[in-house]
Amino acid sequence: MATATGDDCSNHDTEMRMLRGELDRLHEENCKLRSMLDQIAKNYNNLQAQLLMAMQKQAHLNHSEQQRDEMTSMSSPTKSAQQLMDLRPACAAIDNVKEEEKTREVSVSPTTTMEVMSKESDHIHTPPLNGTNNNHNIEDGDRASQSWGSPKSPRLEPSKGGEEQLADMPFRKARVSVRARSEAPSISDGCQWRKYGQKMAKGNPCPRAYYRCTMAVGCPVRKQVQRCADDKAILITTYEGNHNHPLPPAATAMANTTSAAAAMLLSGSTTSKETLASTNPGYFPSLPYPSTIATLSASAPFPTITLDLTQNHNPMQLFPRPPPQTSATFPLPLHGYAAQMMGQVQHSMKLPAMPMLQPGLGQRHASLVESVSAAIASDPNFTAALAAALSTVMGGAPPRNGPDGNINANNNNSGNNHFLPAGVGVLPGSPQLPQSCTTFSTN
DNA sequence: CGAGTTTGACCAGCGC
DNA sequence: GCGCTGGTCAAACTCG
Repeated sequence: MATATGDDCSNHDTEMRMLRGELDRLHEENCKLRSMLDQIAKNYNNLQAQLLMAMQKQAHLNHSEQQRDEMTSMSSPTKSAQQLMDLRPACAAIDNVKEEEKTREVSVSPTTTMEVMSKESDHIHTPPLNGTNNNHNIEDGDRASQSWGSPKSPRLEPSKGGEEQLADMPFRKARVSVRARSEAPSISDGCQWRKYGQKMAKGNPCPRAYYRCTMAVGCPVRKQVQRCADDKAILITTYEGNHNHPLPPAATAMANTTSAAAAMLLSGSTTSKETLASTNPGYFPSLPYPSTIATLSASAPFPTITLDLTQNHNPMQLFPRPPPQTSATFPLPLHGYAAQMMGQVQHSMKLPAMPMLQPGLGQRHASLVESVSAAIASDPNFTAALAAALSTVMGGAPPRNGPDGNINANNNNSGNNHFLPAGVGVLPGSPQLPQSCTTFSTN
């Protein structure tokens, strides 16, 4: 009996020792991760400050230029037109473009990818901010391709193998849906699509077409195209999946925006329902037009963000039409979309309106991403979600908020963050964060 | 002939 | 359990 008790004691001792060792190891790991997080926080703060400064500077510049233009517009029509280009979002341009809009057939073809974030803590680092398409295909292991996020998506393509069979968090998948007026049956967005099915959907006389990205073998991105039942001139395109290949430049801008939107959507779906519109009233000036473009819906089984480009105040109308020689493919001025997207959300949160800063065409991509990024970054819900996600990744470690209460992260998605350049982290710990990329082009 | 489309069949989830 | 529905497959077909 006594020996048995002694054996039990020694067993307990060894067990305790092992557990303690394990605890130490975990503690050490936790410290490492914490330091990494601190570093990320620093980077994020720096980048956010830079972004804020740049935006304020730009806003100030635009404002002063606009005032100057008002004083001199009578004598300098040429310059006025030029400024119209520079100040693309200016409301003054609305009327011009509206007329054009009536006769123009806007073929909108977004390409959206939703990225599933890796849950591995190894991926919580600051990835290179090259902002290229290469970021699409870094994480092969956790790509979301579960057939439109539907809970039922048992069959995966053979080429995908097991790498995409992570359906452990079905509710975390997001779609980006785009409504746009288009007579074209199909859309061109810089990506190549192959139709693999068509079905009659309930409640809609128009069939729904299923497309798969064929730009790369095994690319999991899919899209559904369907005409609106109410207005057949409206084409509804829904995207899901993540491109595992570089995207053409034309497909990047919208990609960035909708990626951010989708990220926002997911973060919002996991956080409170606070309204953020007044969070940073000075930070984000109000929009020159109502915010009814984008809606978020977290209705089951997956959250969906809808960009409604069919509204009269379509931001496209705010901008002069691009010159014909460049109209083959161009990214939409998504400042407006992003702003509206942030402005109106059906679901749970509102983001501050975006500044309508529109530098030159060449800078459009960057600035639009910045705008979306800024909105997301300024969103406490987003940061809360980020914190929660981080804590999840850290194995339950409490989220370490920055001095301002925001969790700070800087592109922690290990290479998939092509859409969130500076300062705006993708939910690093969010196991399935959508990375979307949408491009628009005229046909 | 290869690539893309069409279309009916199949499968799985969900609600009743 | 059964029917409905959405999503996918794959053979047949079309087109350049």
